[in-house]
Amino acid sequence: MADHPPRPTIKTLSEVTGFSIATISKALNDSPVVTQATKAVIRQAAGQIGYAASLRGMSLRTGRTYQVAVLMPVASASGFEWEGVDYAQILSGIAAGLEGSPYRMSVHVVRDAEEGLVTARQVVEGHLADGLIFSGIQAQDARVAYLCDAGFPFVTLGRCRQDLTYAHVDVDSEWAAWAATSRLIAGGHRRIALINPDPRLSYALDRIDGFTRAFTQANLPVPHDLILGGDLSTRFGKEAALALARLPDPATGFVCVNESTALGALAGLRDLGLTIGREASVIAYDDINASAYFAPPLTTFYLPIEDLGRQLGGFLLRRLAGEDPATLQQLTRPDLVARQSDRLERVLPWEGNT
Amino acid sequence: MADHPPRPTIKTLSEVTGFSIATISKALNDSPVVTQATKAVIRQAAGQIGYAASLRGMSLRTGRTYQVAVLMPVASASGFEWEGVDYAQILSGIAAGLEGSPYRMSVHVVRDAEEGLVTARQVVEGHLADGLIFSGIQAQDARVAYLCDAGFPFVTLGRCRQDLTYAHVDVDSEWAAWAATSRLIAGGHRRIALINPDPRLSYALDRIDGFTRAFTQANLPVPHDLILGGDLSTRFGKEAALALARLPDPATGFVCVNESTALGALAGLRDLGLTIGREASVIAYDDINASAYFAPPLTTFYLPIEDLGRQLGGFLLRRLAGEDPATLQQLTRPDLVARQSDRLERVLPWEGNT
DNA sequence: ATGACGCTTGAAATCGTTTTTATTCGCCGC
DNA sequence: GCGGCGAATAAAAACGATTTCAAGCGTCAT
Repeated sequence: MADHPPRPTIKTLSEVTGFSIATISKALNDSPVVTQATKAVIRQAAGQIGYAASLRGMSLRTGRTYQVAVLMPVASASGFEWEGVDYAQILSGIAAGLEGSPYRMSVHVVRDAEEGLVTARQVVEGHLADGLIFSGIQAQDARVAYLCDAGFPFVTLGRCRQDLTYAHVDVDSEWAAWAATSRLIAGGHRRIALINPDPRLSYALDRIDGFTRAFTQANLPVPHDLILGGDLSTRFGKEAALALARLPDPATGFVCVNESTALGALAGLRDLGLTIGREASVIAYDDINASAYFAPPLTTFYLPIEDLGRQLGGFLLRRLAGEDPATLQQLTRPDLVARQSDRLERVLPWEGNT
Repeated sequence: MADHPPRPTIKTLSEVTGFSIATISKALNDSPVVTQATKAVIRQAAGQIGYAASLRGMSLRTGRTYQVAVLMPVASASGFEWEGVDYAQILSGIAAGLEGSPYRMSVHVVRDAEEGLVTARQVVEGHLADGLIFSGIQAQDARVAYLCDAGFPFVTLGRCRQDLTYAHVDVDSEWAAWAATSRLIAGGHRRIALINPDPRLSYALDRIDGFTRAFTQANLPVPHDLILGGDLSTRFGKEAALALARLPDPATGFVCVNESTALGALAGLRDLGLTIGREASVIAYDDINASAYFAPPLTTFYLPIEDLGRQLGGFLLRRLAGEDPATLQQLTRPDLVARQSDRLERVLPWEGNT
C-alpha cells in the first residue's frame, strides 16, 4: 500500500549536518566531549528532519531494551468469573508511573506463580526487558528469590516473607484486616468470618494476622474455624458466606478480601433470608469503588489500585536508575469508607485508628 | 551481583559446529538450500548449548519486532469509578490467541481516541510493533482510516461505519439491544430506557438501531426521550436510572449497556423505593458474569470477552501472515441468560431469536 | 581435458546505534 | 622550529542476526 519515505537514521543526520555519526551520537546523548555549539547545530537539525533514534539499533548496541515487563495474572477462577481486581487499572497506573521515560510496557500473561517463574526466567535470560513488575506475591516466593539472586531490577506489588531486600509496594493488609475486624467486634459481633484469598499468598497471612490481633486485643477467642481461603470470585464469596452462615454457631460478621467476594457474600446471605446490617454485616477491602452501589452499600477500606500501579512504575524507574532497593519500599493503608451499618444491635462507638 | 555466563550467540554455535554463521542462520530458519543432515547437526547443537536467537539482532536486521501493540483504553470515568469492563480478560485472551507464535504483547495506555491515534502513529512510524489491536471504535474512526491507509496490519474490537476493509471482531450489539428491548416489550413494558455508552462509539449507534427496530417491529412509538449516553460507570447508571424513573411518564424497563451501569440502575431504582421485577425491570449486556449475584439477579446477554480477545490475537496472527482482511471479520451474538423477572405484571411468552 | 552446472557452504555486507581508539589542528614552551 | 599537548571530531569496531553473492567441488556433457 502507501509507502512512506524511509525514516531518517543517524547517517541521514550525519549527511545533513556534515558531522560524523559518532559526533551526532555523542551530541544527542549530551556527552561533555562535544562543544555546545555543535550540540546546538545537531539538535536543531535533528528536530528539523524529525530524527528519532531507532530503538532497535540502540537496543542491539547497548543491550538495553527500554521495555518493562509486567506479569499479569490471569483470573485464577474458572469460567470467567469476576474476581473484582481491575488489573487494567494497575497497568494504567504503571504506564502513568513510566510516563516521561523512554520505557514501554510489555505484558506477559501468567496463570500462576510457577508459570510466573518460568516467564521471569525467560525475561531475564532472554533480555526481553530491563525490569520486571509483578504481583500475587506468596509467603515463600520463588520469583522474588530468583530475581534477587539474578540481580535483575524488579518491583513487586506485595511482600514475601523471606528475608530479602527488594523494591516493593504493598497495601497494609494486616492493618486493614485488623481495623475491619475490630470494627465488627465493636459493633457487637463475636462470630466474625474472614473470607480470604489463596492461603499461599503473603497478604492472606497478613490478613489472618490482623484478624487475629483484633480478637486478642479485645480479649476474645479467635474464631479460627471461620477463616476460609479461596479464589477472589463472587462465586467463592457466596459459597463461603452460605457455608459460614449455616454453621450451628453461625458467623454474623464477614470480612471480605475484596468487593467481588463481598458481592457474593451479600447474595448468599440474602438467599438465606438474612437482612444485612441487622442479622449480618459485611465489610470489605475495596479497590474499584463498586461497593457503594451494593444492597446495602458496604463499609469498605478503600485504596485505588491505580495509585499502587503508579508507585510501581515510579519505583522501577528509580531502581533502573540504580537506586538502592531498600529505599524503594512502601506500605499504604487504605482509607475507611463508612457506609451502611456494619454493626449488630448493640452498637458501640468505634475507636479510631492504630 | 551474580553474573551469568554470556548467552550463546550464533557465533558460539558456529564455533561449536564448525559451520559458518550464514549456514547456521539458514539451517535454523529451515531454508531449503541447506541439507537435512546439516540442519540436524545444527539443531542438535543448538539444543545442546541452549541457543535461542536474539530478538534484538533479528529485529535490527529484518525490521520486524515480533511485538504486537495493544491500545488499552484507560477508564474514561473520573475518580477510578468501576466501568465493568475487565480489560485484563481481553488482554489475557489476546495473549492466548498469540500463544505458540513468537509474538509478544506490548500495552499502550490511551486516554481517548485522539490519543489512540497519536499512539498508533508512533507505533507505525517508530516501527514499535508489527501489528496493532485496539477497541472503542467510533462510528467515524480516524485510527481505522489511518491504519488502512498506512497498510499497517491491525485488528479491532468493534466496527466503524466507514466503508473500509479491515480485520475486526465484534459483538452483535444491534441484535442484543433488539433482543433485550423486545423481551421487555413482550413483558409488557412500553416506557423502556436505553442506558447507552458514549454516542460517538459505533456500538452505541448499533444499540440504538436495535432498540429502535424492536419498537417499530412491535408497531410502537420509539421512546427517543429515554435514550441516554454516558460513560460505563456505575455512577452514570445510577444517575441515568434516577433521572429516567423520575420523569412524569417514567421508564419502567431499562436496557443497560453493561453490568456496572446495571448495578447503578438497580441502586438508583432501589433508592426510589421501586421493587425490581415488579415496578421496574433491568436487563443488561454482560461480560463478567457478576449480574447473577445482583439483587435481584439480572437477565443478561452474555459473551465472555476473553473469547473476543482470543479471536483478536488469532486474527492478527493471520493478518500478519498475509491473509486478506476481508476474511478476518467476525460478528458474535451474545447468549441470553434468563434470570430473575424482567417483565411487568402482564407476562407474555417471549418469541425466541431472530 | 575442460567448461558449465548443481549443490552446498562460506565470506562479506548490512541493519542503526554506541563506544573505543585514532586523527587533526592549533598553540605553547623550550 | 619542533615536540608535545589538549580539544574537537572522525574512523572503526562491535552488538547479533539475515541475506546476497561468491566459492568450492563433484558430475556430466562436449
